[in-house]
Amino acid sequence: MTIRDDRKQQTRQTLLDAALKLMGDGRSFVSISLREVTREAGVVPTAFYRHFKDMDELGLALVDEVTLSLRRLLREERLKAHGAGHIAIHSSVMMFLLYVRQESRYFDFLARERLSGSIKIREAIQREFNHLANDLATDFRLFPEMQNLPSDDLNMIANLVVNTAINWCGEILSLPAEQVRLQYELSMRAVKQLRLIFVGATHWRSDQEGPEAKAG
Amino acid sequence: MTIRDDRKQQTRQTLLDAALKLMGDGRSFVSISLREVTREAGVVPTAFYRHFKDMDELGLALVDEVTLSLRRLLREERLKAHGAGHIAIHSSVMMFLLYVRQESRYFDFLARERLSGSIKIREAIQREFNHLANDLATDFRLFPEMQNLPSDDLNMIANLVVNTAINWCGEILSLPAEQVRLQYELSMRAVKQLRLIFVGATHWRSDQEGPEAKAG
DNA sequence: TGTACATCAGTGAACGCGCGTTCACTGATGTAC
DNA sequence: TGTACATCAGTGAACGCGCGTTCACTGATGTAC
Repeated sequence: MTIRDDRKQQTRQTLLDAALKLMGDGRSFVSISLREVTREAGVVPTAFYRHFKDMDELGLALVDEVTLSLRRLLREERLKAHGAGHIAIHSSVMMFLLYVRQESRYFDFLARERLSGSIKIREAIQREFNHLANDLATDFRLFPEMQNLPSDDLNMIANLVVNTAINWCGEILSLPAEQVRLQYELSMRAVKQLRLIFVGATHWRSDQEGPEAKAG
Repeated sequence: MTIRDDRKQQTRQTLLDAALKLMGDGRSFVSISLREVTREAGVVPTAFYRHFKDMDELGLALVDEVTLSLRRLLREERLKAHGAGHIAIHSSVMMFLLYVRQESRYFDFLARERLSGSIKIREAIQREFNHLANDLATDFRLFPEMQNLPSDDLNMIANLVVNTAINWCGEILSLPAEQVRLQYELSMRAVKQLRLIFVGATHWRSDQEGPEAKAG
């Protein structure tokens, strides 16, 4: 790596950071202009083209950066769970949501652009989430209550968990930073929701017709 | 209602429809310009101001229109469920997803702008979803298995159901219209997910510490 | 090691374009008598 | 009912602005000898 390459990487990173920062006030990626990014990054607009073909390419690079960081976190958690021999739902959820707030720019980006980014960006994020769900389904096999379920059902449950977690992100990030109380309540609700899903999974029989919830 | 008022309402509706149509190809609301809307609607840009202060106001009007239609659907379903004395999960989910595809512009708008619209639009949509969750929590009281749960827990479960349903919308609308097979599989998964949540709810005890899922 | 040339990240001027918004207007519709 | 004036939804020209992109450039860094 030469000095020149080094500096180029730095500028590239500055551009990525600038884009994330501009999204900080609730703006979506598509509403941010190339010139804004370069202005925030402190370079001239034309310098942008030394690093990305257009904003879409920068967006895809953001997806890469963000999901890489997410994978790292989840790998650590996975190792912890394997070591302990079980998933501590309460502490896992709390830890996850703490991390979400810490790296709020990352998760804001993922939660928001998952549905509303350009097609390429949406696909990239969806691919990543499907990947996460697959990993999770595999992890489920470690639990005696679930290991006999067909993999179809494991995937269905994993998908439910991942989507639910993304919703937590969207909700917790829309709370003002100083509303600690509300954040706490939302966290408690999240813990309960994951627990409820696990209760459901424990009692799940894939061939069942019901329950049709009956009114009294 | 005079002729003039009538025609004004028509133009207003044309503007709303035009905005929704422009979002049809996966574009987000914020990326659509006032001039595009008027062009699509067949009026001159300045005519816009006879109806809305700016695009944000048009967006809020869209939220109103879309959620009104959603409420109507859910009211019908609710009446059906009360009449039958139970919720038929399978047919409810299938019916819902069919409706989602039918009115895909509406649900696309809701699912997408829920997190990425302007702050006002996001708040309006979130308020609506909270309202739906509250209604749902009330409905839960009709079920013997759930009617003794504290309302906190009912709300927690209702929130999980509503968020899960929104995720279905996002996923099913990102599938190409001709991929009937994938749509069907996604619907089946949705039915299972709602069933799993109901299984969880049926076995839910709000004071429980567990389950901590144990690895084998 | 020192020199002479090549590379290339970042610069700065310039462009054409679509944008939101203003303004004075037109002519069909509404209202008062 | 007919007339004379008021209202106001939609028009069309004009504006200044930020945008993405092009181009020729500069000067620090890299490379070959």
